Amino acid sequence: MSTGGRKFRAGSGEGAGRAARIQDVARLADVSTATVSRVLASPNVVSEDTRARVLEAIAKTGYVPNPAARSLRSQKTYMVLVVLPNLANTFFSKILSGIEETLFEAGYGMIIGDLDGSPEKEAHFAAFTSAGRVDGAILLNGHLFGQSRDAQGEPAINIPLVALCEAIPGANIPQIEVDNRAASRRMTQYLVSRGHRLIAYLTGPADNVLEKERIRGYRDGLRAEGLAFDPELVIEGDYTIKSGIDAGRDLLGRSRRPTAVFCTSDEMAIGLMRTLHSAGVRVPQDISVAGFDDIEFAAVAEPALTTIHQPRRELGQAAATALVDLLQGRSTPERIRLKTELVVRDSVAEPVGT
Amino acid sequence: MSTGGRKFRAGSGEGAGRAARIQDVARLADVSTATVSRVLASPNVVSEDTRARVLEAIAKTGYVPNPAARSLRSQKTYMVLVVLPNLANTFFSKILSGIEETLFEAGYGMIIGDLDGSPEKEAHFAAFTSAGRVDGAILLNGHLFGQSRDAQGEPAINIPLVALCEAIPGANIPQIEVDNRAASRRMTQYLVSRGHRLIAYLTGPADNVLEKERIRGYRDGLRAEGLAFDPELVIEGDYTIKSGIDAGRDLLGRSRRPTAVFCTSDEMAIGLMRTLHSAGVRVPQDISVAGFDDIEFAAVAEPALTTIHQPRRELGQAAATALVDLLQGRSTPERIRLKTELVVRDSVAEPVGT
DNA sequence: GTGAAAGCGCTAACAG
DNA sequence: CTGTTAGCGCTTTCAC
Repeated sequence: MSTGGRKFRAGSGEGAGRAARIQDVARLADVSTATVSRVLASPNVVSEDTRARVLEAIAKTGYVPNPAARSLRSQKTYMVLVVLPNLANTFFSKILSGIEETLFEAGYGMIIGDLDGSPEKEAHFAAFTSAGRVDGAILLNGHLFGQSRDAQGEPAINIPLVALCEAIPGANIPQIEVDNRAASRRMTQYLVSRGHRLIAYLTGPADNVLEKERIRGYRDGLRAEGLAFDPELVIEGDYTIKSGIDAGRDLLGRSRRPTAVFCTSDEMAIGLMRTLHSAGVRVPQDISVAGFDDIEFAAVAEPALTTIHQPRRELGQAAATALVDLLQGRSTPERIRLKTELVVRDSVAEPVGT
Repeated sequence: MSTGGRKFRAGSGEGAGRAARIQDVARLADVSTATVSRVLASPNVVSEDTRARVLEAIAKTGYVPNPAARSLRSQKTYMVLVVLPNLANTFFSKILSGIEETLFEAGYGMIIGDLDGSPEKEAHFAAFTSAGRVDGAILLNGHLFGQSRDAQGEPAINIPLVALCEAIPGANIPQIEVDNRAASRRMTQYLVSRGHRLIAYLTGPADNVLEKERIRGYRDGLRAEGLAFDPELVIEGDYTIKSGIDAGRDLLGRSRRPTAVFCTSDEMAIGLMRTLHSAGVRVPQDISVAGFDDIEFAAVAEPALTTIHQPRRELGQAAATALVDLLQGRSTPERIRLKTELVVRDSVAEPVGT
């Protein structure tokens, strides 16, 4: 079946079988198309009663400007591209929601580009962007498109860009993030304050920029508390539940078992706890577990997860606001840091024998 | 700071300070603009060596067609709008990922419209759609835009539409969904087969179309097993973790407590289990809990959740495929039903005293 | 304060 | 197989 056969009819049921154009409005209001355009773009420059007449005609015809024509003429699309590494990751949904909300208010639409680990898709979105299909982009993926640069060493993309969550090293664009290093240090020190001395650290993907900040914070915390950094205690993960499960197995196989594990995502922490429980190891009685992000499920995990709260919606909003400022010729800070919060729940306790 | 001041340079570093247009390519290849256009749209209609010359010129200039111009002329945008009730809901992320993937392969971009309970936003996206900014739309929100209809009773939107997950009553558009009723019935009967007689049912939002199917399935299952439907055992929720928590409190306050609770979302089931545990009620020893959806966290919940698996990525893919078929003039089935799976894990057991 | 006119960059008839 | 021509619907000088 096809739904393509319907006749188009203007919104309020008047007019013939096609969308109203600026001409139709102009004719009805007895003005030129230029005036109609003005009423929409800069109402104050049109006399009051002309404006009223035009507005009435617009309502009557159900006129909606054709965006392609407008865009062709004005070289603006009122669209923003949001590039992210993995749409399926639940961590992003609230951030996206914050972005969408803010963009919407500013009159911009949001196009999503899911990289999904495919260089081909990345190239596509780079082309997409340089083809002028969007006015700006928010990058959550930690690097610039294809890093293609022209002879002058300037990126070929010449629209405003904003980096969100993952800083882009060497890129001269505004960055919105949380202080990963400080947050990570804070959690590490909290763990020590609860009596832990052997604290394992479950990382995100090795090449991840923000991960480097976090592990630095972990080392900061250790050092501040007079503890040595032990590479043996660092387990590599990738933020997913599955890598938490795997890390649990790794841990269970060890003879010298840490008393606490600091996971840099809640997903990993939850997966880890699961493996531990299945093996009869209790959290937090036998081993403490801490997370990072404070996703919705952290509070209802069993036990409720002690973690670092990231203001995800606010991060999205801040990035969108920064981009809109840029798009409208305003300036925006080079770096915006949002505050994290240590959320103490039940997954961390004193180690046995303390 | 502003990043707007960069000069634009064509991809490969050649040419002056502006993007190449079709004219530039035509001149360089010594053909007309029409031929360049043909090389891009229907290469086989152009002679081999002209094509080669044009392709070379395209590469040399770094030409990328201007989408606004193309769109204005051809009345196509190669964009699809995806409307959903709540972007922040993690249930949607994998579906979106499936949609994006399929759309991308077909050469379409994905614009996200998050309704977020706002009628104003809904109106916006309706206008957006009728303004021709997208070629088609996938609706996950269970109803048509603003249900504005013109004099003839036809919807004002005349582009292909596809309904995903939530059927749209009375709408004559293809529908992609799972068999909610059968799945719900199956779970109910499974619960009965494990010895349960008093099975509570935790619903989604009351006005939700798909919810009506599910509760029907629950009643089917009860009836098939010779059990009476008891409205007292129906608790109203809204798919969120929070409503699961609330339902738990409700249940704890009851004197006649059911031995099992069938929740129509995993989020609610997880929230519910949390409340139960906090009150010292064990799952599944004291009460069994079943979910719906099989989100990632279901498998690592404590206890691991028995639930109905929905093929979320496949749902997204199927909807996108159906829409693309429509957009390209092919036909598509009126209704596509994807199979669900009963996933037995640890949250359901025999009731005590059986 | 308003109108006329010139395109924005592309595609699709229509000729040849 | 290829070129010429005429717009798609809008915004924006430039006159008045």
